Amino acid sequence: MELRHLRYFVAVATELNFSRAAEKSFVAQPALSTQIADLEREIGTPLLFRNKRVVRLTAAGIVFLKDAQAILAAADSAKEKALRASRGETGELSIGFFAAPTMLFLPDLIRRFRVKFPDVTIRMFEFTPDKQIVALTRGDINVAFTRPLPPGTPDFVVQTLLRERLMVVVAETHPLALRRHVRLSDLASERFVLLDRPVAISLHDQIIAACHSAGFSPLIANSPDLMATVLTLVAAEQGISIVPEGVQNLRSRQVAFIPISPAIDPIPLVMCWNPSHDCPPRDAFLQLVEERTAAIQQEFVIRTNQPAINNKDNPKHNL
Amino acid sequence: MELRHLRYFVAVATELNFSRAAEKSFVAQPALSTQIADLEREIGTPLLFRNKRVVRLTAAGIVFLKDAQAILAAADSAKEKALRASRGETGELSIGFFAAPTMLFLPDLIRRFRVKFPDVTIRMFEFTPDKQIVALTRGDINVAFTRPLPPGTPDFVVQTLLRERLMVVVAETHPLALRRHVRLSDLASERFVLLDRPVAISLHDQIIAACHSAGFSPLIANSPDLMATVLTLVAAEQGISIVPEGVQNLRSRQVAFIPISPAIDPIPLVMCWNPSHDCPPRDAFLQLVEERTAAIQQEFVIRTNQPAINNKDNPKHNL
DNA sequence: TCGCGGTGATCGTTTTTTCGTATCATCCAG
DNA sequence: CTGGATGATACGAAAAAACGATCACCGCGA
Repeated sequence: MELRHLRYFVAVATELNFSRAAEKSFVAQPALSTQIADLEREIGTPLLFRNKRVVRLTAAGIVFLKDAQAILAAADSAKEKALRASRGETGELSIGFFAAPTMLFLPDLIRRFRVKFPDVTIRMFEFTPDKQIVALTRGDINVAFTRPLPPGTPDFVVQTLLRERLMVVVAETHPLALRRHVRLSDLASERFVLLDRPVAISLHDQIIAACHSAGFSPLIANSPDLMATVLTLVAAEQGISIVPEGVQNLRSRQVAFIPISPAIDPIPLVMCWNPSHDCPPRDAFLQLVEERTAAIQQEFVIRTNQPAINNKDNPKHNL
Repeated sequence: MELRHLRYFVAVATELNFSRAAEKSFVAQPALSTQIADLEREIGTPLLFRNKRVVRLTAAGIVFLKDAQAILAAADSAKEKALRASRGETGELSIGFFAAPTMLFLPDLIRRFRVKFPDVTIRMFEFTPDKQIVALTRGDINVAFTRPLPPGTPDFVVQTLLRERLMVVVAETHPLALRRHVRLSDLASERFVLLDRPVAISLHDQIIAACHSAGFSPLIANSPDLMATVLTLVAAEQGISIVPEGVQNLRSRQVAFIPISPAIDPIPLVMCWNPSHDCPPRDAFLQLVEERTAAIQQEFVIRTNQPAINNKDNPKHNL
């Protein structure tokens, strides 16, 4: 039995006339007769009663007609569903991110994606950069917003979205708090609170390297693994820190962010995915990001240079 | 797209190996390759990712596999369902009957039918004989237990199930009540309560004809259209009646049934259906009746000659 | 009563599709 | 670097479907 048999049968069953059904099916009438006969022989019972004058459905034909129509509809729908899946219009998209810099644009990005792809189930996972690589490798997430990967990680595609300047952050009460900018060498004798290295290797290494270039090796007083903790400790006068500018969005009370002059290399925020993993919703998302990259970068610059006064709708995030 | 494509795709998708899938499908491997390629071309997207080393499903392939399997299963099920319908194992069977004689065997018949054909929905309709012909013509019922059809009714198949002797029925208080048998001519001066002619033409005409043969024309005092009413009127001494022996099952109190001697022609109980109407459950039912005819007749004779003492589970029926 | 129009089935042929064999290109493993 | 396994391709063969012509049947109307 093939779908052709069902198509022909439905045509005859709805027309109750072989010749008209043949016309409607764009075949000659004898073709229909033989195909219907073959179908009946395969099923093992007549589906149509023909009487040289009238054609009508047998009891078996009535129940088979319903099923045949349902099957044909299901076949069409299956094609359509597969195509939609291939275009990324259905399925699931799991996004890994970490909060400080992404909170400026990711919510808007997700919102736009939902509008274009309402049938994609989006899942968000907040991970520290090291955990994102693991999740990406395991396939737990399809795309990650993270820091540059340490060398030696599997061959993921890494695309830089924007670059964050590094800033000094001190307690409001600190002598440097009111400075318009500081030189890195001004910090040589300070105690540092830095994110624990394994959590964000590239950030950590870049800060250390910059300090060395400035002629000192920073005294690390504390290494928390959440950025929120870093700010808390700085506010508590346990030391100063160097953080990406996006961190200003986490909390602007009780601490002061001061540009470094001359500036040290900005640290990239990257988007990263596994190209050998097939995930059309991800590709659709990537294309959306592609289109929005300029807007994202612009928005980031504007909003980090004018830290939000009204912090109440910025949920507190770690890192 | 044909079911063949789905079958091949499911084979490849479950084996994830063209050669093995080809073996399992009893075709050569190149046939599979081309058919899958055709399918993908028709749908408009690859369903399988092939890499000279591995075959795996794309996102589209995953959703299509589910649908393909469902469609194939539905196709098999449709064939099976049609065949069952053609064998009368599913569907509906509407039976017309009238109570007096059928209550002796019809419940048992229905019970046996239900055991063999549990998926057939049985509907019972109690009609007077005249209404049964109408219902049969309209297709409201598929088979009728009724009296012989008046000449000129459409070409239904009529099969005599059994023949009922006619008996005189009188009030317990009537002078004839204790007679072992009566001659028809003994009733010449009696007032008669007979079923209204349109309700059961053949019965009525046969009684009238018998009376004429016995040399009198019965004085009809009352013509109710329910047999139960006939008995009630007889019990109320409004007249006597002549009824088929099966009527004894309706009620045996306050009236006496007396055989007629010499007997007049018994009146047939017939089973009747429209052969040009396709109804496999009916055919299955007819076959069951065929098998049970001897038993039905035997049971009828036994139970009418020994009217039930315990009447409480015999619901009161009309006619 | 006799065509005549319309029906579905059948027959022989043609066309299309599918299938099989042989072969190729590629890749991994030993 | 070669042998084995994989899926794709080429092409002729086989099978299937479709076609055109025709048949057999039926009912209707002239």
